[in-house]
Amino acid sequence: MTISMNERSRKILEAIVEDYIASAEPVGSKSVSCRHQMGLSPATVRNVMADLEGMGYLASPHASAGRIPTDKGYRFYVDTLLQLRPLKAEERERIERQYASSDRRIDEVLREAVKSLSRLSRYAGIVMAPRVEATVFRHIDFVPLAPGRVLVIFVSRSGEVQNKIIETGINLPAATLEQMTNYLNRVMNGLPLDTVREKLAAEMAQAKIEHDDLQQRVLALSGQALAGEDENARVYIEGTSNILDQPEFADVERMRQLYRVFEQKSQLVDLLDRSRRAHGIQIFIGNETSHSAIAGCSLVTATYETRQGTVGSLGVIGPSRMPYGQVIPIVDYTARIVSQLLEEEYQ
Amino acid sequence: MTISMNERSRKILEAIVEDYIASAEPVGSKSVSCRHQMGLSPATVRNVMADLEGMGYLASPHASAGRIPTDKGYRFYVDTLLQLRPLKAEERERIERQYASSDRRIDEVLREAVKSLSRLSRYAGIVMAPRVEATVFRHIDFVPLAPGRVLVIFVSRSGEVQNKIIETGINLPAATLEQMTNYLNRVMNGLPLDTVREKLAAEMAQAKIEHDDLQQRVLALSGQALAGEDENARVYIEGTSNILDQPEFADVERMRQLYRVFEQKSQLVDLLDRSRRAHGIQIFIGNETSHSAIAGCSLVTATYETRQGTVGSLGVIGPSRMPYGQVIPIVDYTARIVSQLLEEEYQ
DNA sequence: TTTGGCACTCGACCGGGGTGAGTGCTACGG
DNA sequence: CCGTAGCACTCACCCCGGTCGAGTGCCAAA
Repeated sequence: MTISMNERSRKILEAIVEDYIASAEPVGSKSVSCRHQMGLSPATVRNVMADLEGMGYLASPHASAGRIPTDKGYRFYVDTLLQLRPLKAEERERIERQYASSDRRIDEVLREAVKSLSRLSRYAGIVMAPRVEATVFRHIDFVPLAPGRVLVIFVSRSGEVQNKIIETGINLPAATLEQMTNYLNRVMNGLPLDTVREKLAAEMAQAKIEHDDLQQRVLALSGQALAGEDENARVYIEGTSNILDQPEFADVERMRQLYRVFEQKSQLVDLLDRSRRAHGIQIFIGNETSHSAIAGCSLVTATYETRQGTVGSLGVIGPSRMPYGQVIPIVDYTARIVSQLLEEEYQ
Repeated sequence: MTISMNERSRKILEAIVEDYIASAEPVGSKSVSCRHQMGLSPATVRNVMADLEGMGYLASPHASAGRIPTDKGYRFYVDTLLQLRPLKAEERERIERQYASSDRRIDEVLREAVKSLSRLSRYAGIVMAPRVEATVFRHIDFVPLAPGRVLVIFVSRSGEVQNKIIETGINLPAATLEQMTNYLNRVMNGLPLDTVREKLAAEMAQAKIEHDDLQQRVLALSGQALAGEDENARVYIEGTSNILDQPEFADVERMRQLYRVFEQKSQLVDLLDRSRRAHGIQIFIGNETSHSAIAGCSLVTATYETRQGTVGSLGVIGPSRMPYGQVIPIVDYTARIVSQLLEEEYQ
């Protein structure tokens, strides 16, 4: 009994993973030895499979079924066996076409991206917008809606618009607002948001010394409007019902769990955020996510970026039994396209 | 065999509907005659039930199960038998508290509403925002992002913000943009959106005569920015996973269908739009919706309105086997609160 | 008109035998 | 020593028949 991964064991593991991905059914020794004519008898294959099971790459659902890959098995497959199936030109074109109608506003682009991801992968697409903190100040505007109530609109350089209604308590004169608008737009333009915050704080201190109450108030408004949004709101999901077609989710209880996760989003935020910090393609398999509610699922993610260096992540979530070779290029290419579209903003 | 609905038949129908709502299981003659001590033997109840089945109010899933209400049965129940269970003070309070943190921006309010609906009803909440067409012009702003690319921001009087990036082709000078901003904000303020559109068209014609190409272009921009958004994007849904707890959705195929509907939204838009046109509480039961994909489901909807007279609708979607007496007051009260919050905008 | 009685229906549940895919073990041969 | 053939064994799955029980429909009596 060789407790090691020689060439033959790898080939067999590869065959099993691929068969299982294709069929969703436990694969037995015979089908491996037949379909992948490698001149080995079922009995030999069986011995190897027993070894692979011993090493934790395979598991048997029950005694007389075939084997299915474990998370560790998928991991090994993805890391060392997998060969990518690059996109055909027509597929690339199809992805690109998807964005033709979008007006390149970042949220529009991301919405198209999530649709495209789910359509192409036939799983659920997920996209996380870059954090507001990382954006650059472009424009601010105050629109008085009613006495004591002001709408503050903030525009980032990438064209993201954020707005908030703020109760001012007192009635701020339109002249003050306008003056402050001009001032802020002149001073803050092009600064990253955290710098803007610091400057605002400084200005407020200054205004306090000068006893300029109105100015101080308007500055406070701006600060409030720039407060980060709810993280969960920055996640787009689409195509969740695709996953329902997968045989592994015939069980209602699992679906229920999964949909809870989709609705809460916080676990997805966590994963996408982890992915964001590590650049490039990232793959989470099953329990590696350490979120037990999505056991049996994998995420394939990639990061995209804008010229400002702000970074978000996007990807696909589906069953671990996923054709990684196809999904990875889809995610990768989508991330590239998104980055490209968002960079064009400034050229 | 009396082919009519006398008092007794009604009582029995009521008992059956309520038992079924409570238990999700076909109800037999015995349980009716026992639990609702109305001094009738099971046999008598059976006779009545046979009549009710003949009239189409009940159906038997199979020969030796009890009866379950048909859509027609639910309809009769809702229209003539149902008694509402009004909300307790503490429940009303709980609803109101939900909105305490919201900044009363319309989309914020609606987002809270949809959460609250789903949490209270324990089904899925749905909310449709009023159509942009019905809003009133408050403010417009042009922010040049890059040469040939302008961000147009439009604010309605109720504080709704809509924005769009538009490729202008040529580089519009900042001065022209600013001038037009001031002009439009002065002229259009307070006009309903369709009037604004007409005026824009008129102005464009005028500009054309005067060969003022730049002006004409900016006006065109404004027109584009005011174009209505995608209808489907105006629907909020939340709490869909609540529905998965219902025993009638243990069947995966039905869930799948239902989730397709939630993802597409168009059928929901249709129903909410129907509801919007008819004021007040509206109830769609099962096939009455004429969308077969949501057979077995009911919608309870109500309209809300702003002072401007713009109207949207909100409600709850769940299985037809729904405690209407509880759900209706929830939906009704939520609609009132939303209307109230949106009216306060202008006081 | 209501009620008790009774035969009937039909799904749910249970247990058993057959089937077949797949395994582990062992013995044999290069 | 490694690969292979053979064989007994396991176990999910399917089909079958029987039982059970809830609920019905109908009829005759009160």
